[in-house]
Amino acid sequence: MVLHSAGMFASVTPAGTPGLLNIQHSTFNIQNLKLKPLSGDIMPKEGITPRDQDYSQWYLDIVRGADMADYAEVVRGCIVFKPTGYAIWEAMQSGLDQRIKATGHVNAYFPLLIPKSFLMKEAEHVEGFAPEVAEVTHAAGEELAEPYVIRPTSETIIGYFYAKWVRSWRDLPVLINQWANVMRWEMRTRPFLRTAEFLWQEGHTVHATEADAEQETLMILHDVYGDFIERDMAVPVIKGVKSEKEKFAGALRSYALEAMMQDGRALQAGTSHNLGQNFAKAFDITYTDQNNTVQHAWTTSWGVSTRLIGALIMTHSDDEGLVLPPRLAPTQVVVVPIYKNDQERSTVLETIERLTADWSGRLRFKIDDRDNLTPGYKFNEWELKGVPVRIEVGPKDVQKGSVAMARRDIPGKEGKQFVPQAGLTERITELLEIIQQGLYDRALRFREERTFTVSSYDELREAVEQGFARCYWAGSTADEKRIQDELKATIRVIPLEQPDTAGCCILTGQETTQQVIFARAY
RNA sequence: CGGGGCGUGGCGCAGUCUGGUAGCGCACCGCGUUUGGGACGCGGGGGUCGUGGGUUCAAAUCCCUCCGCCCCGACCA
Repeated sequence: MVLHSAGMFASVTPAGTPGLLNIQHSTFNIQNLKLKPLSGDIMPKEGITPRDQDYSQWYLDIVRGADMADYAEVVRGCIVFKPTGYAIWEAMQSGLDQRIKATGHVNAYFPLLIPKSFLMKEAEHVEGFAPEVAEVTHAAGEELAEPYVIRPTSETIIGYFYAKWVRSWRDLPVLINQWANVMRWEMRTRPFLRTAEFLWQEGHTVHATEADAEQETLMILHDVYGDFIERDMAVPVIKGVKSEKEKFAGALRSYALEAMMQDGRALQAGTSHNLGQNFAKAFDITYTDQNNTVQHAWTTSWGVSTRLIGALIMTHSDDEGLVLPPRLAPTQVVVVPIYKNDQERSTVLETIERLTADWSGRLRFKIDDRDNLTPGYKFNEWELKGVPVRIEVGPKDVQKGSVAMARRDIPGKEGKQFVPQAGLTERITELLEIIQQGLYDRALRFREERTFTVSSYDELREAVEQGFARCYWAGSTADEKRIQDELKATIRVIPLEQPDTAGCCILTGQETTQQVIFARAY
């Protein structure tokens, strides 16, 4: 798929011709086909492949259609974050940064380049990351004595400095976060979900005891990530522990938040790792305790990335385009004026001026007064871009003291109503809250409908075709690998919430109290 | 790394089989009419056909080389 401008018909499905799909590479000429309205007022979006036809293509169409990103083309596997996409990341950064600081952390910044030897110091870590690092071998025309790697993550270089900075128990804990870019030379990339270079935050902390490190890891999981993703992104998550097979390379234990996408696959939305003393030992991060004994410290690391943008798209959006939750939407309300002549134009714009007078600081809004486009065109464009609420003001509204108010989460006539101009600001504010909550509820309902408790291998096989499978598990890493080979599903998470009763492992039949979630993952 | 596809104005494509004046739609520019769910008319501008080599009177088209990008799979946030 090549990104193309929004006006194109390339992979569109003409209404009522389901047989002629995926025309992108076919010679069938659809350029002269006029799209017909489906029912009443909603048209199939040009250039958006319906979800049930090709979910993966739909995702790429949304990214392009909403103008969030462009392929970097000249740099393999990278994307350009266009202003619309970057604005969403900025909103995410703001929500996360607030929470990170509210829980006692501070921001700092470490180098992009890491001496290659650093990566080699922690055995599991090397094995995990070596295959996907990019190296810098030359600079200023000279070959370097020791190559650098472009950070795939910063545990090693930060560990080096922490070893220098930490001397006493009084220096602990160290609670630092970094906003940065990292690079992992992945085989297969997709905009936001997996790109060779991505943006993220990575927290790196040092503690005196195992209990302190564990508490930090869990606090990030709940109070920072869980709170942000569920409240601001309106994406419900299952929190839990990663299996041995899925944990971070070099961690003692990894916690994760898993979300379900609209095709039933799991997406890891964030991770929080208790690194034990592994990195402290590899980098010699030690402190002298109250009894004058030198101890290895305990460290943690945790991160979320621009992948969250992918999660946001795949949780809420529909065949009409992007759907953004109001709290993260860079533009929450768009106002579209409607008029036939200059005289109407000026009265309509005056009305809009008056209506929006008290919006600054309360609502993030845009007035779309472009003169060369029809209202219908604008409606479609803002729908595609996911703006939560649209206000239309025309000559009739000026007369009647009304406006048309349309909500993005319910596309078409059904979500549009005429409301009085009086009290509009409060009404919109209220509606934004309703939409925010509605998106969360809808996503949660979807996940629950697609989560199956299974007790046999056959049921497991069927369940992972649809969504999440919850089952008892006492198998080994090898067993998990076998299931991955056979069903393409892995243990996404061992939920924190576990049943009181025991049951039989789905594979070995052994009795256990541990339940896990199996799913296919992004 | 395996499988597939594609490189031709900004975007999407046709033209390649069968060599002979580079074309279409959208976008863009100008003027006019339009504007409550993707407007229309008229007039314009814009392309060393991915790279390098070869064959030929003549190459987007035939032959060889290289490069890049996208999609699907195994690996991964």
